[in-house]
Amino acid sequence: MSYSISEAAEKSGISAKMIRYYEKTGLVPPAQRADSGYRKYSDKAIHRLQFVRRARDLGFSVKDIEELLALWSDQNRASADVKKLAEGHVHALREKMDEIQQMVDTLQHLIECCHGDDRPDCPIIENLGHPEQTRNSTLNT
Amino acid sequence: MSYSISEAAEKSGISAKMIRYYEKTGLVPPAQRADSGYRKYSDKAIHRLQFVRRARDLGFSVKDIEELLALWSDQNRASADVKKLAEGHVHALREKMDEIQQMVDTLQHLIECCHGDDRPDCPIIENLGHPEQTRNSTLNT
DNA sequence: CTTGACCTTCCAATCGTTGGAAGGTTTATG
DNA sequence: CATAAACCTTCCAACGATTGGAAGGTCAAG
Repeated sequence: MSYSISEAAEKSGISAKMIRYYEKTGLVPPAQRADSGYRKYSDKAIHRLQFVRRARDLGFSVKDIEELLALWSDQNRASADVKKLAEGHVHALREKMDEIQQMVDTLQHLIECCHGDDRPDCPIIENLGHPEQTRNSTLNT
Repeated sequence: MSYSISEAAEKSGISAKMIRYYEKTGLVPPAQRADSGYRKYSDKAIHRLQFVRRARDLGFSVKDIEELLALWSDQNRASADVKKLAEGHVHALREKMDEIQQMVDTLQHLIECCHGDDRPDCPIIENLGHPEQTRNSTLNT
């Protein structure tokens, strides 16, 4: 059996647009073609797309996925290689999380300081203008 | 006093490239020009850039920053407006964090399951190929 | 006067994804 | 059979924020 690109899209969860893009950039090999020129996808090809999809869901970059695909099809890979790649990715994700967490902490503090009514004085805006200054001012009405 | 673009860059923490870009896209008003055609920045203009920088550090999009700048220069703004904007942003940040957290959790689990030696069997790769299946396999050596 | 450090504009690339236009194919229906 | 809808193809552009480079003008010190 073989499937059209839209069927492959549905089965893999990757849009047809992106499947073509991945093909063009070499992440997946060129699809077979029907006489009409339409792309055809085997179960194996679709499986590969599903792998890609899953890896993207886990936040791997396309570059990482290239490596993962190579490891996937390498029967003799060392699991240590995969693990190292995954650990590097987790590390990067954790760093991004920490960054965001810091932003959230700062903003949450400012939000709590802001009475949020129709008066103009606002610690949030003040902090943006003068970062050092504004620290805490929950105490006035 | 007035400053060159590289001085403004240094004082604001925004690269000269980005200052020009922000000007082109209208986030900051066109800088004054010297006879030579060089951009000149007043203290006020630099202050504005610092505001932008601070907002970007807190993860606000350029679009958000436009609004923040408008609120900043509006003496009659309601603090509620600023607060609402900030809350929306925090909400978006939290969602992004949750996404990443999920990725980290899944990956961390897989990493712990992977013995990470020179043998080929690797739960991480297996999970990418067959998401449902691989769940836990810490028990074999 | 030359050199080097600045400045200018313009155009391209990044990353992953989406959108559209212009045109060919297949399928179903009148 | 004709036609319309639903596909498919390629190509080109945009998003958002940032960086890079090329080609050329200006300024300051030596």
